[in-house]
Amino acid sequence: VNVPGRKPKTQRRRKDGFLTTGEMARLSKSTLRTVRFYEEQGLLEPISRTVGGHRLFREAELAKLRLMSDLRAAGFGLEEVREIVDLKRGHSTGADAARRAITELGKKIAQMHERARLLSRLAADLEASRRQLDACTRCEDPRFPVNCGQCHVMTSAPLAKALRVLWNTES
Amino acid sequence: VNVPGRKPKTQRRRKDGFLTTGEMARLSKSTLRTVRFYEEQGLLEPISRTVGGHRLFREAELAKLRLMSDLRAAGFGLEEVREIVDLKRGHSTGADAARRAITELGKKIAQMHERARLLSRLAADLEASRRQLDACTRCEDPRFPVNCGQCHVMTSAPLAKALRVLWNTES
DNA sequence: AGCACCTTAACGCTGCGTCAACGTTC
DNA sequence: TGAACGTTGACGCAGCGTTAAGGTGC
Repeated sequence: VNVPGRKPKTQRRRKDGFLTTGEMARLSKSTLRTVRFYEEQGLLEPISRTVGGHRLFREAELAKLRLMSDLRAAGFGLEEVREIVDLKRGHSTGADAARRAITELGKKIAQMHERARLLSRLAADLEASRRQLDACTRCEDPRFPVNCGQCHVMTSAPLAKALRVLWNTES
Repeated sequence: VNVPGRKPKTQRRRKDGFLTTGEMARLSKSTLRTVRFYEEQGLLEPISRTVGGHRLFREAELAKLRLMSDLRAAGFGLEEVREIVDLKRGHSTGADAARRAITELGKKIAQMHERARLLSRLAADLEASRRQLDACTRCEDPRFPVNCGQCHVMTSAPLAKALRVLWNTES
């Protein structure tokens, strides 16, 4: 029996080794809703159900869910995720499948690099903005915020692009 | 008069220097719908309208829209975007505003670095998967796809995590 | 005059979040 | 037995995409 008021330190695993919906959610940092939704969409499949109707998943499905969550977080839509996890399907030979998968993965990887470049460029610009804002922590001009555009901080040469938007305005 | 069948090489700019909705969209790589939606949400504001009702924006609004588009592409929701572009507002002194902006920007930048790390880890794993799949382009095993899990390619030590999901399955 | 461009209004879609009401597990 | 956990609907929401029907700019 569970002792109330005392949480189990180790997650109790089922004796059959299968995972419940909640375990899938926790171990993949997603949610019950997402697991069920992905099943609805045919992206996950429980190996069976308990007599009471609870879903039971194999470990392989957890790995799949983790990959899919990462792909979603990386900015791919569910259809693209589906294409990726289905890459092996629909080919008669392994060599064919591998060749197709290699080219498709190449495209996705390229998209990720593009996104990473955008991200780091933006991050760099925001960091520059942040640094340049340091001068403003000593601002004593009572005409704030309307006159920031005339202030020497905002007019001295290479102003970060974001800062122009964030600070160099009348309002 | 415009000569039909011949597109203008240089974008015609209005004599007053203002930008139409379409120009805003094109120059920010977004869409008409997005510009209008952002106006509805109070994120953009046309300086005026033509007598016929067409919106006219200043260049500063274009810069703002570009920043907002980048922030959206970087994974921030519209509310977070709004917080960022409104950082200057609601403070009585410039020094106050700058200090708050510095700490808030710090948080956003940290989130971006986190996302970038996730992205590059996933990209690296997909690249490893892609490389390891090269061996499979020479696969001649007729038991594909059901027996990939027993193949030496999939059992030889450090298999990329994604590849385990993509290939190491029965179906 | 004619064509590219713009307008509002309205509905559609994705990817879940969030109840409610109720059943299961151990 | 009771606390934790799971089930199926059903509706809600963000952030636009996408027509439709029509007016504007030059």
